Amino acid sequence: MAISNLQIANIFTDMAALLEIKGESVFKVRAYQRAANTIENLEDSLEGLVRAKSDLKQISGIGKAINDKIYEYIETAHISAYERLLEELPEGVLTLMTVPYIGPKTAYLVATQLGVKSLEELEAAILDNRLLTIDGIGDRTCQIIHRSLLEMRVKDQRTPIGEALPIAHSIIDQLETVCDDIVSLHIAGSLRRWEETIGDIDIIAVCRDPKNLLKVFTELECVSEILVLGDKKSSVIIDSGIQVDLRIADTAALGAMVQYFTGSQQHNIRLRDYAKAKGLSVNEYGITEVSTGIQETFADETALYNRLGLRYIPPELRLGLDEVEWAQDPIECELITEADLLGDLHVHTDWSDGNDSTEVMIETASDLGYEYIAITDHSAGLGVASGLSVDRLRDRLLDIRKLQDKFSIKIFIGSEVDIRADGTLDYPDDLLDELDIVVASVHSAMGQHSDVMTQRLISAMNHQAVTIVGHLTTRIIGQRPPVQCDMERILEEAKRTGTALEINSSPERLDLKDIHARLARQMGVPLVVNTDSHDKLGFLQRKYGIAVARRAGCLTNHVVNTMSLDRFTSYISCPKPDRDAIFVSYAMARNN
DNA sequence: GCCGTTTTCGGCCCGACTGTTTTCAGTCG
Repeated sequence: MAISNLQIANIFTDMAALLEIKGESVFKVRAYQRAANTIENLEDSLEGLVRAKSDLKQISGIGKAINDKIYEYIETAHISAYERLLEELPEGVLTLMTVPYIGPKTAYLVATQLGVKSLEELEAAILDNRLLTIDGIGDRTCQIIHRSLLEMRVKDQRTPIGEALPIAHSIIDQLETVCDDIVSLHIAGSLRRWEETIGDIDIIAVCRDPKNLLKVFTELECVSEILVLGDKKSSVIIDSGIQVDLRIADTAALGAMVQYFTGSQQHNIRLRDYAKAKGLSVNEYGITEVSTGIQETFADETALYNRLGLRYIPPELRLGLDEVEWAQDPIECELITEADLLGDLHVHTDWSDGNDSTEVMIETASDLGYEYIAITDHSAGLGVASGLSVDRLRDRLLDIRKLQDKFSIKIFIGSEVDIRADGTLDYPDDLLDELDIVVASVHSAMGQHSDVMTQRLISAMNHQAVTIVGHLTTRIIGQRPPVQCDMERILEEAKRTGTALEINSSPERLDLKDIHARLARQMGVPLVVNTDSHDKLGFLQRKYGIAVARRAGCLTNHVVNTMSLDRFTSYISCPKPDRDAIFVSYAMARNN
């Protein structure tokens, strides 16, 4: 069984917690946390690196000790130091620490003094008041822990971005309605970094009457519980179970506040570390020259980063990895934006499982300023989605060709063709040849063994007619796990065959995910940002796909559907695999 | 445990809020 980077990252996260409970140096704890963060965001598989006998110490944040532990785990499936820690410390401490407001100290006391090992036992201890016997825990803390525990049962800890973003905008609208003194409101935190799931919603406010705003915030109708109400911040839980934090900032110092609360925490640690080496200290109010104690404030983030000798770092890249080094390079490079997209190559209509007519979908794409669109209804095999039979698709070709006369936007005729369990496609070759665009996707037999699934996807990519592989891992965030496959081999094969890979913008999919898209970009694999729209509102979801591309570090030239119509037409007209040369020359031209 | 424009040793981001308190530890981000 393959060992994933996430498994290893989770062990180091646990080790950090255990070391913290044990009372080890906070710096040692932080070293393990940092290593876990790095590993979680690493594109290459550690298992592959170890099998190739690579020196992991080349990776920033991994030194000799952690290098050796990774080797030990991949070679023996154990880390003895980790197992010793687990034996040394009372059973259940890690479980207890998963409850908000139970940190290492509390977890240790509860486990040792009360013998609590599970969340069920914790609840029992709360209900019969034994928790109150722990030093430092009073009525209020006990209540908050109890609520957190109940909350954990009904809800995953993190909320998909597609749910969180509309909620954040709704809260901002409500605040602007009920409070006249607001100067501006800003989304920060993981939401601004466009993480695929969100821990809590962070909002920063500039307001003429902060005290009143914080009070009004806690009194919004959607607020179900007030966690914190201070002079500078307030935290509440809203009815959907999400925590929302509101922070107050001054206009003149807004840049530092937004920077700080956008995070990530690891990014801020790296940034402050970097600043410190220059004799500067960064906090959420500004930058202080350590030698003089004089603080400068910044109205916007760009000024703050520039003061440190860095380019502006887009929030999507603030992962606590190598972005600070990246920003020292003086050459500006703009990440891709929504406005760069000139076409959408994966769109459904009411001919299959879409809700809007072909005309409406084309009109909407045209209104967005696109130069081209591909209509790609499902193939026959997908019965549940009213996939088109061979005959219906042939009718469809005639139908769409007629429509072209009514629109100036170029309409490509395509299909989202099922990749069958054996890797063959769901339409005969002669019909596929008639299509301009083929998005090949897996919709069935998702539980196949990794080797079988990898071969299945590779077979599809080797088909001359396949333009794009759609939502490659088929995951639904929080609901359906990704298929098992050898991502590196698939990316190599995509490059070799001249097959583009989709970043599916649907917020429940976001597939490819950011780290795979980043690896694809690094390997020179052509990427496409599609919405997979099933109605006209679906096009608006492109912002989520663009966010994934940005998190992957994509510039315009890494994404095929930013090509002009002429160039794109020559791209798809060119037979595979020679087509890749057109993509490469596009990438080079844009880079210059 | 990691790391080096001050360093192979001695540093390591920084602040808000709360509870149970009388000056601060714990937790969070």
